[in-house]
Amino acid sequence: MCSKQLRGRPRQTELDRRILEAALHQLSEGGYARLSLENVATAAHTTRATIYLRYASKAALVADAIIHARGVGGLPKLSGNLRQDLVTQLEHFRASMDTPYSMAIIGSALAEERATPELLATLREHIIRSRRDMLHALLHEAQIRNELAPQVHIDLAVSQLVGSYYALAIAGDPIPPDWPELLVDQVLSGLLSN
Amino acid sequence: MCSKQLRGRPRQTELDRRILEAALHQLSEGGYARLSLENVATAAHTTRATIYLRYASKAALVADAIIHARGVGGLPKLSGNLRQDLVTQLEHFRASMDTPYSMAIIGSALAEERATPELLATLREHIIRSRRDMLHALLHEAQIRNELAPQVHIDLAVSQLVGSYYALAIAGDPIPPDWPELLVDQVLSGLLSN
Amino acid sequence: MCSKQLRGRPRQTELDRRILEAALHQLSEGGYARLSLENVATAAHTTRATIYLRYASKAALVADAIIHARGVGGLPKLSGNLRQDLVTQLEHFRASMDTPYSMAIIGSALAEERATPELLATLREHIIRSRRDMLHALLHEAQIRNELAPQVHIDLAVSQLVGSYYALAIAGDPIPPDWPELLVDQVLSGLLSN
Amino acid sequence: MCSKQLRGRPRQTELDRRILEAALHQLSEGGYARLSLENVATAAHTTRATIYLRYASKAALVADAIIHARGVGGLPKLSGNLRQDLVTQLEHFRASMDTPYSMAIIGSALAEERATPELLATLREHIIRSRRDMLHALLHEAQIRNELAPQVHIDLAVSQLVGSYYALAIAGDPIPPDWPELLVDQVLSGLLSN
DNA sequence: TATTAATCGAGACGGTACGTCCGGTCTTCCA
DNA sequence: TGGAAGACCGGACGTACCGTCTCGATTAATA
Repeated sequence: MCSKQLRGRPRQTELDRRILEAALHQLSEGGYARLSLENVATAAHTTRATIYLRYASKAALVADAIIHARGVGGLPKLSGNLRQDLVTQLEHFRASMDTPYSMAIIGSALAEERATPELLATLREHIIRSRRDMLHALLHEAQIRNELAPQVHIDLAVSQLVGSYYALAIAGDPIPPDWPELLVDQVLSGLLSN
Repeated sequence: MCSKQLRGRPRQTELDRRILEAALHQLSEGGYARLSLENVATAAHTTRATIYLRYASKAALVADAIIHARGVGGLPKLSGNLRQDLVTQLEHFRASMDTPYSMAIIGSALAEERATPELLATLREHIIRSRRDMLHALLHEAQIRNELAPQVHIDLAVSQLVGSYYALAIAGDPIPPDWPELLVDQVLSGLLSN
Repeated sequence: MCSKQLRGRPRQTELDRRILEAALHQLSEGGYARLSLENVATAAHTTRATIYLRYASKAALVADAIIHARGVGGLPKLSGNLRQDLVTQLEHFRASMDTPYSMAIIGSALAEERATPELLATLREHIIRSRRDMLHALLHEAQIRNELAPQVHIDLAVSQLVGSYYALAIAGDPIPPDWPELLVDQVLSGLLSN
Repeated sequence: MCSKQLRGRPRQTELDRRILEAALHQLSEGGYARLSLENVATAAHTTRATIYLRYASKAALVADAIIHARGVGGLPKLSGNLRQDLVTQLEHFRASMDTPYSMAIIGSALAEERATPELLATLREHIIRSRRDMLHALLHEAQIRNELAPQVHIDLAVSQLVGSYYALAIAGDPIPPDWPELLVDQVLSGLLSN
């Protein structure tokens, strides 16, 4: 049991931290493509070879850096009120996306999908899906409580909510301060008059 | 006016075409990062230096290739019926996004935003905005006709429609065949029961 | 007869001059290798293509430029006195070699011998041989007049005189102001005591 | 002291050798200008980048290759007899210059003097000066022994001996098989009758 | 006078090479 | 064994030339 890594010199956990931090910083400055292991290593006061002791590839490092970045923020508390909880979730989502490199990282993952699918996979598994599942659960429970129409396609509803941010960001449109409230109202009520 | 390019040997327009085609093909195979000018040049039966006569950088080439790619498809006809026209637009949008490299290209543009903002700018100007404006116009006219509630935030509505695709694609969820119809119904009607 | 170049627009002889001048200037700045037709063309307010109307290659241009450069200086008068005439010749030789690019040009010709033998051939034919022949004639006549020992190898004697300059220049040694006199005396008298 | 190169993976000395050998071979085939790092790298079974780890530029590589080339040949033994030792030295000099690329390399160094003075400096320091100093010493000792006239300018005498080769080579004249003997006799005895 | 043949400017084009940068792997010593 | 240092291979980038080419505009002699 726990046979791994008992012999030899133990890893410096502080070095782990420095590497991830340096990677995140580089990521925020120029995205995945501009991030170079050389620069990360220099910034972390170590060498490329040492990074490769920890990560199999640039993509793996970045993936771990992303997980590390999100590990900090806890999830918001829920109230039981659908509208309120949706707004809270979207506010949280928005806060995590408004960091300078979020869209760049997601973009890198999409761009590198063929070459290094791990990046996108990691992102989905640790970041995107958890948010989606949270919203999904909120809506699912509301549907059970009959607050939502029975024919509502919940996955699609989630994509409306989250996707709105993506669409605005991709188009370069400003995202209004009260975006969560506006969006939740509009998604719930629909566009049609009456 | 049109003072440019009257002197000197004229460009071989067929070479323009070959370069752009090769670039698009490379783009579809491995995304922006994997695209190399060397390979593009070889595939276009020319040399890197000749490509640099046309484009100042890899990013500029790719940006132009993207414009070129979309130039082919015409826009769909409209019927005047809101639901029908929204579905038609989304079907068209979906068709253009389901090409193998679309999300990768958008991702590359997002990833490279700091390093080479032209790429994202070009994409927005020529691809993303035109679609957004079309949907915006559709909804705006419907609002004037009182088909939509007066308080509807049209930009946000557009982001719900288009963003749904982005969100599903980013999450890796399959996009159902009747996505346009399902989505339009749900966006127009809202999620709430009654 | 004189069938060449009667029809069509005549060449601008002033352009010939500008090209050669520009070539010589570039040659003096950085030698053959650093001389680029692009820069020569620009400096002569013309284009590479126009230069190629006159010269088949970079080497041919440079060869002509060299001939042009030497065309200016006339040959020195002779007095009939061997020692005096040798000194005069060497002074003239030295003056023509002390221009900043002379050794560089000869070096270029040697360096490029395999690739473009015309350069070295032209140099030999127009510059080097004429000087050699002049010295050869001087010594030959002196030998007939019995001023020189009958067993003297005249070609070798010429090589001692001219070669002294080359050897000093190649070694980077300073060439003394009275080099011609010192050398002629030493070559004529020999090194041995008595 | 010797603080250099104790850490890190040591250089493959055999690769050093392969690179220098490839460079010398390329040099002999086409001179400095035709030598390309790409071809050197290929011939040495390595890459340009690896060559640049060792040498800052093409010129630096070639300079080192030249030093390496001469390192092989030892210097000839001396007898104490002036005429004999001069002949021996010149035979050795001639042998080293009759390799196919010697004049081309010296020519390249002269041609590149402005652009890359290291090349000529290296050549002088390692090749040319050592020969010159050897001859200088020979003549100097002879002068002390009163074999040479006291007014003899020794540097000039060396330049007569060595320069003769340069002059013949530059003029394209054939160098007679008994050039060392002929030249030494003529330099020592002078040209004048009696 | 209209034609013809060349020059000239401008710039495209295929090549070849340069020097730099980076990713991943490796080899060596030191702790 | 971990870690620092750095060599090594492979591949791409952007730049600089070379020599050729294709245009259009110009400039004389000629038919």
